Amino acid sequence: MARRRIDLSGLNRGQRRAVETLTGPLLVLAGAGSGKTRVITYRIARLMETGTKADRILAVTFTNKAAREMQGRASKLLGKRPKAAKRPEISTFHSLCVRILRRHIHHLGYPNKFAIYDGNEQDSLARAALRDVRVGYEKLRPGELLNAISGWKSAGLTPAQAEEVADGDKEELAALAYAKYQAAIRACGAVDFDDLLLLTEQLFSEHAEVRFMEAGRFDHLLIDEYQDTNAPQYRIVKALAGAHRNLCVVGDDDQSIYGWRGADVTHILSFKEHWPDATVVRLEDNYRSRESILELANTLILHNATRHQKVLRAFRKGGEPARFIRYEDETAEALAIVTEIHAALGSESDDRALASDYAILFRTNEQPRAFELELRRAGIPYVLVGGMSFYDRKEVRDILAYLKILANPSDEVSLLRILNTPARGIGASSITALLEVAVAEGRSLGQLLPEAHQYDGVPEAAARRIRGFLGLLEDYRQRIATGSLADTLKDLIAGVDYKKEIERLYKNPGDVQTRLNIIGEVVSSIAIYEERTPNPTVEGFLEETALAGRDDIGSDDGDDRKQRAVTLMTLHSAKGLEFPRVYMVGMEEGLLPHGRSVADSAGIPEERRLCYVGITRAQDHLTLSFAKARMKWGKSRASIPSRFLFEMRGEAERAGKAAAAYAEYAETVRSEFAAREEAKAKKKKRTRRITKKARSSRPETEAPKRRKVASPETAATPGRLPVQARQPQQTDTKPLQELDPATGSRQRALGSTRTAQSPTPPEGQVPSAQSPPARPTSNVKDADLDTPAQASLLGISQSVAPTVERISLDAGLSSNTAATPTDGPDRPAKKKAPAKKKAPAKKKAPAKKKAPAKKKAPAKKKAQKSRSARSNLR
DNA sequence: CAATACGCCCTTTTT
DNA sequence: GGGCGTATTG
Repeated sequence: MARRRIDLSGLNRGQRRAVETLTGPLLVLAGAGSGKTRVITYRIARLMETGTKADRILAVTFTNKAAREMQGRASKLLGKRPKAAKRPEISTFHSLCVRILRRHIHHLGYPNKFAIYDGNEQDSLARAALRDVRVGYEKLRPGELLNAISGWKSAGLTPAQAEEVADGDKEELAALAYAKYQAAIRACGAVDFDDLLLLTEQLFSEHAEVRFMEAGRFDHLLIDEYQDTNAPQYRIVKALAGAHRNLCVVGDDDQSIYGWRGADVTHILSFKEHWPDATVVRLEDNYRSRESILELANTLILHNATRHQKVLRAFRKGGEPARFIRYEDETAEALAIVTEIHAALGSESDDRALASDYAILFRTNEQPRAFELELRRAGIPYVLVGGMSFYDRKEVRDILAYLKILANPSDEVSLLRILNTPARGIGASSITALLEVAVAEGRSLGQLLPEAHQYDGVPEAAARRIRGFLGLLEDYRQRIATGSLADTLKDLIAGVDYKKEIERLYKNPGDVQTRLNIIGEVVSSIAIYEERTPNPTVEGFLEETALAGRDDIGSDDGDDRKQRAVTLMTLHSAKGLEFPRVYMVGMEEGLLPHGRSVADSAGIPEERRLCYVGITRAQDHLTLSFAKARMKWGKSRASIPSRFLFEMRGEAERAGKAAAAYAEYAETVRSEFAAREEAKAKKKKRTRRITKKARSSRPETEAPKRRKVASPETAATPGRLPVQARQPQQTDTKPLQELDPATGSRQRALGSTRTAQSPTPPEGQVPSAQSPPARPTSNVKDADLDTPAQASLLGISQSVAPTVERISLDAGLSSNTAATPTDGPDRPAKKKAPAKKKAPAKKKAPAKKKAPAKKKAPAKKKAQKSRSARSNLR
């Protein structure tokens, strides 16, 4: 192997040190954008250069995407190597565990061919468990139960231990249900995501020989995103690295945002204590964001007390100040932002933006709705990351359930799912009867099926069909073991006439077609798998799909589209990514510090980190927006600007006021809630009898959970762009009509969209005319954050008197130059030449032109402008 | 047994 | 506002 010196000259001091410290424990505190992945890949390359064999290196990440990226960058750095050359093992925690378990899980009494249950299947099990414990969902919802179980599992508690620890009615019930759940999943020969880690850990602690064998496979261990490790992961790492101690962990405590799911920041905070001789390297040079953006991040994160101290230094100085914008409500927010993006995409200038430059980041999954709608209307391609995944669709789950049953006959969840899907005359009553027998005799449903005819509750006809069904499965089970996977699957789908089922379910021909296409994609994905895998098996395919999660199926296709699309995603899924232009929307109390996190003290710091993550995604442009009011529970409610907006600007006092205002608000909500609970409790008594009677209800057909997609052809699934067919110019209203029955609002927005879309607007000024909300931040003043309404919420109406005028002037939307002189107070020496210039030129002039007579000259108007953005457009 | 209607409940983040 | 589950009806 030609040994070539890896060139380290492009690395800064810290990076070089991290790359060259090759033995012993090493902690790399890598701030956002500090070249973390680079360090890891260089380090791998260095290791190999100094004689470590590739396959003696294990790098662990949390996501497949990260693993893939690392793999790609490492091989690039290593240059051309013989095809057969070993590669470093780079995988996620979960897939690493799967591999280990596949080899040894039989020691723990599980079949080596165990199935992996994802959220949907867990949901089914949770419901069944709750039925078993005779708890109505109103007492404890499946989701809550799963959360509890996951919490216990992450803490390493068995059901028995959980029962001891459980405190209060709810938890005790949950602990009981946990026992049922665990028994059920085990009986299915399946494991869930948490089990993957737990069982691996158990394997290591109970079977030393397994631990030796697995740990002995590697001499060097790298863990990425170490701040996200939970307890089992931590112990697995320890077990693997304990002997050689060549453990390099990389992470950033300031980006720890998965505490809610068991990640424990203390792992990274006290690494030095666990490994006293550890070298610690800090990477604080940020190459991603402009200085103006980093300042906000640095200032914000200072509000967290417990952290490794570090300050991001901007490599890229200057930059446009971030913008802070207030809107009337979430609709206005979406409309204005989309309009702005649309204008930028359509502009003829050299610096024309690409859709892929943009990311819209939000906290909760309901927020993107408004944006999707507007983006569709504007004909801008977008990708909603993390929405309904391909694998969450009913059709896909059905088909996969067939495959799962073929692979693992004891998989009861899948069995129940397909037993009567497509409808084959095995009715709910028959199934219930069988399930009762199964429970009574302690046998599995699968075992009972062949003798179904013996039982009373099962009519002759049903028994016959069950027999037919079993025969069919047996048939395909044999075929798939020997023949081509894809072909067999195709035959299977035809054999059960799934198409007919779809036609029965959906009467709209468009719907039917998209569902059929989806099925086609499943088939082709198995074909792809089959093609590129040496020894393809059903199990292998299923494993891939289970672990792939939200990654797309036809990845090339997906990537290609993503390249031309605006990205919509949660702050959580944005971690690790970067975009030239970032919008952080819904920056409001209750949303960004999320309502549920405000209660417990650990909550706020994590929310703050989440905000920090969001800010540090932006390379050049950052816009933070919030609404004055927002729909919640079908009602419009006043919003309070997020305390983080103030914190990041160094306005601690106002941040405190925002927090206090929210606390007060939360208090009223809580009493409302309590009242409702009470009413509910009364009712429950009545309902209970009924529920009990009905408790043996039929198995789940579908575990819904995620929201449905608006319309098939515009379905926004990852990797599947909604409007790709429509050009921006088109103003075909029909699809829209279908999309949105709420015609009223449709028309309104449509009108505006049309304006925005007119291809060659007079004077070519579309952009500015269309971007009313855009405003240079040099203008950002109190005005942007306090309207009279907000000010009173914050209890500061008087004190901000000087700004009140500007407040109404701006009302969060208008872009005027009035503020220029006031630049001083807030961010004194900060304005950039470019910003200044842009403000007047770009904003004002065009706005007048294009905007219909309604808009007045910017400078003098006050209150009436608060709505200007919308009304102008209409 | 399926389709429809009504009413209740909710709203965090996900490998 | 909307999705889901349950009840009711044919």
